[in-house]
Amino acid sequence: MLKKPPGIEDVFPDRITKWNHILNTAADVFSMFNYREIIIPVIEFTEVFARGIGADTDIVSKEMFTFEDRGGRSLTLRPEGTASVVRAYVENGEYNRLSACKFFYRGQMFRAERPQKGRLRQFNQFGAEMFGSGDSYYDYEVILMMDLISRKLNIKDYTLLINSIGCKECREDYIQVLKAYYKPLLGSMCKDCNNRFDKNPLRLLDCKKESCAEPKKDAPDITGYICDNCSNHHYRVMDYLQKSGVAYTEDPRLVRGLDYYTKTTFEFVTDKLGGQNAFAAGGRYDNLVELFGGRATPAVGFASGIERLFLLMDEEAGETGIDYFLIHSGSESLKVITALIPKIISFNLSIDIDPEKTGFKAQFKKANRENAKHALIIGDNEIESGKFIVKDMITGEQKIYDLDKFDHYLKSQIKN
RNA sequence: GUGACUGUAGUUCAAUGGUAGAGCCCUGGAUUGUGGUUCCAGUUGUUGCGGGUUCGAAUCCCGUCAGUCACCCCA
Repeated sequence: MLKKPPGIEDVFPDRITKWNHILNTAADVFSMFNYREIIIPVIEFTEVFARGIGADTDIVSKEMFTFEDRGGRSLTLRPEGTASVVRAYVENGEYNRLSACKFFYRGQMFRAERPQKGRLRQFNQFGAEMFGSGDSYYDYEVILMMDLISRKLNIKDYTLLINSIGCKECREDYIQVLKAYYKPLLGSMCKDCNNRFDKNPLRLLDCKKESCAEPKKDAPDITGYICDNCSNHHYRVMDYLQKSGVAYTEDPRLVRGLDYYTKTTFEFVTDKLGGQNAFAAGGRYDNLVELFGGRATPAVGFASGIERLFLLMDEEAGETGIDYFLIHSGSESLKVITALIPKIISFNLSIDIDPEKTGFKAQFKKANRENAKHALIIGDNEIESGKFIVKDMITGEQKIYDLDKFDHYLKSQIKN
């Protein structure tokens, strides 16, 4: 039997209703805030991610599906959306002249990690990005959108964590302070943290190991070290959130694994995803557009994992069934009833039929299984008498009509 | 990449080293043209794969593949 590669899922029809509900809810909220959809490629030149996300990040250094095209150029299946949207924005000369240019996207992402609960190699995200304004309002706006989406999806018991990791300048100052603090403690800390010390000192704050808990406890918080500009921005965002009733928790230890963030970072977390905890995350990235060769353009955005939202949502009621299951008694009646199908469909009514079964019992069984609202019966007896029968599959009630008034019957159904 | 656990019917799971089973699903039947509930009957297997131990392996051992969960990290 042929199998799918590890960490890749098929989404069968029984999950599609819930799946589309997530996608539609997100798209609705985005459009309420004037974010418009952009369809970005699944494949980019590897450079887009290497430069955008950061060559030293885990995503780029060990989690990308990368291959060469026939010309020997390195291509990569996108591991996230932001880098592609930025590339598209910079590359397009029309959109990058707009202020507060808003996009949203949705689609598959790929990361070559070991699959586990809430983590797949091919997974789906939706996300929103705003380009062209450094105003704290927009940080608030994207957070508000994700909060609204979470509420509309009826997700319970989540926490919004928020932090500011400062701008390029003040973050550097803080990193020096942090390294000075940690340096004498490195001996008692884990191997990973010793690596982080040089590669990405901010992540020292993120270690969950017991050996590092003690030194971490008294580490200086970034909040006291960021510049006035960043600090004001940070408090402004929190003020907006508070005044509009969006609950949040300030977490000065929240750092993110992607290099491009500046100032605001945030995560929507829950303890119901096993080893994972975030179902949405994002932040501001004021330097990324410039890094991609565009004019200096501040930006902010976020992304959310659809499979993770799916796991957090309650089971939804099953799909709604078809309108009519057509029941026949073999060859001749099958001809008659088949000829009516285009007519029924033209009234926007959905149908199904089993041409191979001729027994009524089996056909009714199938009608029931397909959740049909009605059964339309035209068998040999009906053809002989010029009638057709409609059975209401919920009440069990059955009515007989004249076959030459079939159109009239359909019209009367539409009015209901 | 590292680790732990699990692989038996379509599915969920049984089976002291001794003839591979049950529920659900599916198919058929219970006044032959009427579903759901009920009752009866029936189909379904290279026990993931390959070796080894044994008179005998689903069961024990080794390898391999797959899945799940966790770590790292992330949505």
